[in-house]
Amino acid sequence: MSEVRVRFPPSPTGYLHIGGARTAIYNWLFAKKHGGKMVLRIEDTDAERSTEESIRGIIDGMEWLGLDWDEGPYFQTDHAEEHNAAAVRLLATGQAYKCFCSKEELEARREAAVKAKADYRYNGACRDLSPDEVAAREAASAPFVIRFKVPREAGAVAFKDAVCGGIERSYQDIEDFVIVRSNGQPLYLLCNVVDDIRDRISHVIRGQDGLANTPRQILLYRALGAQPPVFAHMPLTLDLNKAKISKRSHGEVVAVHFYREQGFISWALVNFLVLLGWSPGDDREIFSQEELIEAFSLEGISRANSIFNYRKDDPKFFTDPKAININAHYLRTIPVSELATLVKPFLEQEKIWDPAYDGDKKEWFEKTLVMIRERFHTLKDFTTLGRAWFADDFTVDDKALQKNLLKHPPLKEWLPELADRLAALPEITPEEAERVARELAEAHGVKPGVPINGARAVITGQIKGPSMFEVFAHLERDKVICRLRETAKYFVVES
RNA sequence: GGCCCCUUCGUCUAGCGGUCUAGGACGCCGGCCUCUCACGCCGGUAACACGGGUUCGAGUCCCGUAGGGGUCACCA
Repeated sequence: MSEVRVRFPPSPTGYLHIGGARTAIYNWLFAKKHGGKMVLRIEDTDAERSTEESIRGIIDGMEWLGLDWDEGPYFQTDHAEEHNAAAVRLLATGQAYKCFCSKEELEARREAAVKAKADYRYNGACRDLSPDEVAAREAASAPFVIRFKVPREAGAVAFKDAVCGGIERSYQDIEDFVIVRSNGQPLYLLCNVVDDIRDRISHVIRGQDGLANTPRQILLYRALGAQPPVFAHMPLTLDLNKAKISKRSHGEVVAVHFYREQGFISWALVNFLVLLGWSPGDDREIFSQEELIEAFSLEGISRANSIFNYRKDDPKFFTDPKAININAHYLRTIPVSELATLVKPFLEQEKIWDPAYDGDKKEWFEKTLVMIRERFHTLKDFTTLGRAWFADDFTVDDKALQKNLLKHPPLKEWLPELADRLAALPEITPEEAERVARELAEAHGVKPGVPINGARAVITGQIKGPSMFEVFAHLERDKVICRLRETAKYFVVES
């Protein structure tokens, strides 16, 4: 096979969403797997809707995901002349023609057809205009569009899609489509083909919404004397109502930046997304970058649309539960030094980052992360659920407060007493802490869980967490003692 | 509506004629562990859309039906 060249061609009309990201990922994996190149091409011909901000957002998203490209970003608008030249060439070679039918006229005909429930297709009225007629209308400066001359003999465009298999579309079903607007602007169908030819794209990997365009594009390739690339149309991602996911109806949850802000590890998102419509053929689900590149193939892409399992009002899952699960998996398995770099910006944003975590306290910081990451799902959790480790302004979880503290009023005295006992130790070790805590429970005739869970509430603010004996030993000694001594403040009766 | 595509547990999927009383993962439920929770481990729940063929044999092939999706612009 000659050189593999793929492209990712977003139109800059919004942020990078997970559907686009998935397309980018598949292209990127395919390029990497075959030692090929990926081209990033910004399709900005729709000047009305294209924005700088959006371009920036897309590039940021790609970079965050770790999807690098070899060429570009190119901009479609930089090649306007080529697009025009192609149209002129098609006209000159008789493969396209000027159509003077008015927009209103065509609109009316289409509406009539819809009303009559008939199939509408351009009737080719201008297809066989004589040169004289064309000249006459041009002389009258009548506006025109340029249409592509679809073969009128019996036959069909057939191609083999790498995902969907053999696809065939008969010429009859394709109308003479417009390739240049009456204002002289070439349309997407043409621009896209011209750009892909210039960029020597060997494989077009895109969503199945592009499938219906393909026969027309193949006709253009032929007319321009170029070899069509291999097409691979991947399934679309739908929501639980089987509707296409979109910014409009789903909001932030489909935006790549949302996952970044929520504390996703970018590779975890990639890993989740790649599984949405692709399978390695075996039971593996967690992949390193190398493993994924190795395992990826177009054949593993499903033909059926997949559903992004997100329930809008589920308080437990802010996105697809599987995505969260995969993120949590990476959170507790990546090297702790790597985790530390990822957590840092979140702590900084909350203004609870201590520069010493990069210096003197580095060891303490990393051990803390290891202790608490086990039950966290996102990087953000370190600033919320794990806040008591890095700051004193944490709030005590209401359930912890009710169930583990207020339910046992004597804790008001017992926990300060525990503080005294711990303070009396020359060094707080997990073993000593356990001994002391159990002795205290025994002295008051309660189960050890009572003071221990109470201590967890006032020290970590949580109802769950690492072993308290480890916590006593690891958190700064004065914080442990101070928080236990202040237990009474939680018992203040509010009126 | 025309044309095209799709249909295995709630979700992502394995399955490419017999090894499928359908496997894995997430979710959910139960158990072990335990100071709590999580992790881990063990167990459970739950699917071949429907109807006809072909075949000794069909989740796997063919045809219909139903459902879903895509596309039918002087948008990209």
